[in-house]
Amino acid sequence: MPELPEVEVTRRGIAAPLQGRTLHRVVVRNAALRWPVPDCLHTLAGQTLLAVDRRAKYLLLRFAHGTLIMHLGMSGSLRVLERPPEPGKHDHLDLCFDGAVLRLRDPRRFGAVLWHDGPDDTHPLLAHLGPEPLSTQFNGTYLKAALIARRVAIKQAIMDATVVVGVGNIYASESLFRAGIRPSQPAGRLSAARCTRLVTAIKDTLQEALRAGGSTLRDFAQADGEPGYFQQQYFAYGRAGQPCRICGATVRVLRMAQRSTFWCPDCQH
DNA sequence: CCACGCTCCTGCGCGC
DNA sequence: TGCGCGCAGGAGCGTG
Repeated sequence: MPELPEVEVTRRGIAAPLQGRTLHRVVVRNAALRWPVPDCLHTLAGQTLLAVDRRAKYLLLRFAHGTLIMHLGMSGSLRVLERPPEPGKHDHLDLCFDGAVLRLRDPRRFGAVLWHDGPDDTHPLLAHLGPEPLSTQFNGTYLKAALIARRVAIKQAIMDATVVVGVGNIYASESLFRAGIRPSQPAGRLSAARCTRLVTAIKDTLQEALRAGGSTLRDFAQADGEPGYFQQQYFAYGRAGQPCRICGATVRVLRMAQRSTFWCPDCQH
């Protein structure tokens, strides 16, 4: 499931081979993604891909007349194919550039492909996003202020994209483990020191995943390669009933806001 | 403003 | 071996 590191790895993987190339055709095989893929994408024919940016988990493909916004949802992946094989059942969209096809595969269709022709902050999906987790704007002082008066659990708060973007369910559990903070702690009660600790943990967790993902980047150029996902040694996520890697206590799981949450009762308070 | 629960969808793992 | 069920999850959106 693409979280922010995977999306950033994807961004780099598609930017390198496609930037500067001209799009000559858009093929939509299934427009029924999270929102209908708009018909106006066909007007992209003839335009050059100027850059590929990222905001939160949205990929932003820049063209002269606007931005193609893509979200990979739960199961989306993008591949650059120089010799594209016959599309599979879940290959919903091709952006055909000269010399390579950018193909979107998304079995669960939680993803999105949209078009926007104004500044980023005028798009409803992008307008109210919090800071990027790896930016200097995301720091302990900011987080402390953002959490004041929030009575939800800290885990839910850091997964709220108006607080900080890019922290999904896996890295929420991992970051809280590293920070030694129990996921159920009320967000507004975290001390400034613990906010700073949590910010550091989030940055470390995401950066480590990013580094690990970067090593498989070259796979994007291969017709039969796996997308650039990576394995990570999780401390907490998915380890319910197993011994904590640090202290040996049994890792627990609980449901918070319909999401599995993993934590160590001895390491996290 | 804040919090919560619902929703979309398919693949997978499990029990029988 | 096969079938059917329940779960997993990002994040927008409607409701209270």
